Amino acid sequence: MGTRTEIAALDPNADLARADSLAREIFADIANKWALLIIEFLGQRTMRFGELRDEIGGISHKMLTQNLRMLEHNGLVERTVHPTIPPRVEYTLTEAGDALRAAVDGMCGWTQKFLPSPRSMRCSRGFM
Amino acid sequence: MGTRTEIAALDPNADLARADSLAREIFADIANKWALLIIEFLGQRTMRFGELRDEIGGISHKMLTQNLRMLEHNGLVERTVHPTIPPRVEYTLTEAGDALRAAVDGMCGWTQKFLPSPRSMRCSRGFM
DNA sequence: CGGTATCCACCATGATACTG
DNA sequence: CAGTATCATGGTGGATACCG
Repeated sequence: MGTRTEIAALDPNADLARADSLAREIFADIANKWALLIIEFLGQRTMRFGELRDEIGGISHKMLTQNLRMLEHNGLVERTVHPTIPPRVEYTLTEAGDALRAAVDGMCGWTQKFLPSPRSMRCSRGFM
Repeated sequence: MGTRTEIAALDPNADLARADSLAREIFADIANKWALLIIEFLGQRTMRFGELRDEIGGISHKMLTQNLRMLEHNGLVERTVHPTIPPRVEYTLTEAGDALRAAVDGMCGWTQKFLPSPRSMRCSRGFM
């Protein structure tokens, strides 16, 4: 990453100067459309893998799995396996995940006001 | 994107059924780390191209140009050229852009509470 | 200084197939 | 139904060079 000398200048605490590195990594993780969409949809209710896939629409099996794993790893989503046959796996937002969803809702709400299109995303209620 | 027949099936109103398509495109545009970071940093103040580049840190010349163009195209950022030598180009958030920044701030605030790291991103005040 | 164009490596993504 | 693995490929993004 490039130099950011102004930071050291602004912040007397050198430790804090580059503290954002980890935050940025996670930020980069969740700052992609699938992750945000997943969080948004899971905010409605707990869902099974297949439900989530159908609701979101257009996401591949692979991407869904991958993003869910990442979100789980970052503590935003909880995964519950019911060892039945066929298997039943449910996903739900953790407290942290739900807090993030609230923030994401802000972005969705924003689209309703400012999107230069006749219609905007509908979030939290409806399918989006 | 793949077919999304399930939506038409779920929603009785065919018009609304696919209304999200444009919104999703724009959502997909801004749901990437560079766009969000740019919006966040521009929220602090109007900046020149180079300033923005330095402040954000780690963004390539190309990505910054590309994202700024996209944001301008979507009406979130305004570009002002001062035809001096050397050229001076300033970027500032539009009203819509600032509204989005407010939403993004929510995400930043979230990191302070829930990030599983000792430190979180600092936004809107400070550098992030 | 800011913008554009070109080249290229790499990774993210989708499709497919197989397992439990 | 849910997950994993593999493969091909198209796009993303970095580096570089040159223009105004």
